[in-house]
Amino acid sequence: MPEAQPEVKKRADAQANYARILEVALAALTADPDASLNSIAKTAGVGAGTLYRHFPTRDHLVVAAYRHEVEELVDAAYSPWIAELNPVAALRTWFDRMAQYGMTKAGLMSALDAATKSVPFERAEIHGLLTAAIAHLLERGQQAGELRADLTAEDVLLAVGFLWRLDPASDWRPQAARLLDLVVDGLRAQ
Amino acid sequence: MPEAQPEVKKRADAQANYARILEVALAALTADPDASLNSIAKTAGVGAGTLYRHFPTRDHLVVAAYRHEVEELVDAAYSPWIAELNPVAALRTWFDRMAQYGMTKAGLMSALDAATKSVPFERAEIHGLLTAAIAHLLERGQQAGELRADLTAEDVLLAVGFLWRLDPASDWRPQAARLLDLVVDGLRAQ
DNA sequence: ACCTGAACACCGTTCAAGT
DNA sequence: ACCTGAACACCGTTCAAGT
Repeated sequence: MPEAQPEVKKRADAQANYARILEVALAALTADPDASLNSIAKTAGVGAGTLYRHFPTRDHLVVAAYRHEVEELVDAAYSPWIAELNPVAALRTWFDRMAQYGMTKAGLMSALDAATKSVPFERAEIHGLLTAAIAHLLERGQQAGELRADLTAEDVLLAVGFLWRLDPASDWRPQAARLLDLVVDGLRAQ
Repeated sequence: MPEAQPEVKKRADAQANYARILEVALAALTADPDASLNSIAKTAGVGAGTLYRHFPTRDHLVVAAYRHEVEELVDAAYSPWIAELNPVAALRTWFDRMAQYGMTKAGLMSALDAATKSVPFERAEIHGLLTAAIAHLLERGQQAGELRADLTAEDVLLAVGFLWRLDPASDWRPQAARLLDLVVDGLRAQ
């Protein structure tokens, strides 16, 4: 159950800028995942240097902008209404939620996409959050003997990576359902 | 069984430039999938405009540069030694080959990656080639009653998309094997 | 017909100068 | 401490001028 680390005290204007950049970045990246950092800085009314001071790389900004969404998704894996479901249904339901998030936030898809690659530093944060959530759901099913024990959370994250390669403009739901059925079925013991 | 379309007669220097750009692009993109077009033009000894005359977009160049590799992969799907295998083994063996290609050519991975997204124009070409090859292997198994009939070639392409999100620097083979087992198992009838 | 390469608008990133 | 915004090196792309 990941928790936001205690914020270091910053000067008031720095805090306000940080918040404003994040707010603008979320909107801009949702509209266009390739939005330029300069344009985000300009829209936020700060100098380019200020953006770089707070977010040394593009990844830092993307990760921070979608932290909320990712945390919501991750928290859902530990929620009581997920715990009530049997392990297989819990996993499947959580993946459905994952698809929803990915399809409504274009920029979030980039972040999740990067999360399936094993790259250093910031991207690893989302990767870690997601694999921890998957591991939690996976272990429940493995202990109950309902899910295969020879697959890791990383394996599963890769296997459902198709979720953010679907076309949001298309009728993606039936395709997502077919493929999730295939994967979740493959995760069953025996 | 896709075939290269008959080349339109071009001036000799244009043909030579075309070939040289492609040669340089293959090497450059393999080394770094984000290699700049200007740097490729410079290395090829042509002006930037010449590169754009032959390849109006980056996608055109990437697709053309890896045409050979993709065609080799696609042709393998129709090869006699694949035809000798039972349908499930044929599919699995072909996916193994796909992983090999993806892991040794960084730029090819970008092209394949784009191929799983339904984007217009040039990228659709690789998508079409790959889905045709998959459809061929799929239909053999479906007619033999060994593979599920409710999945399309597009579904399968998405399902194995993890192959080009593996980390070439890591020990990816066991992970690819685990996940391919999972998918191919899910494709089996019943 | 085709090529060159300077030019344009833009990008990410840095850093002196300000408060 | 933190911010600004001009500056730098680079990118993709265009297009007048050449052959």
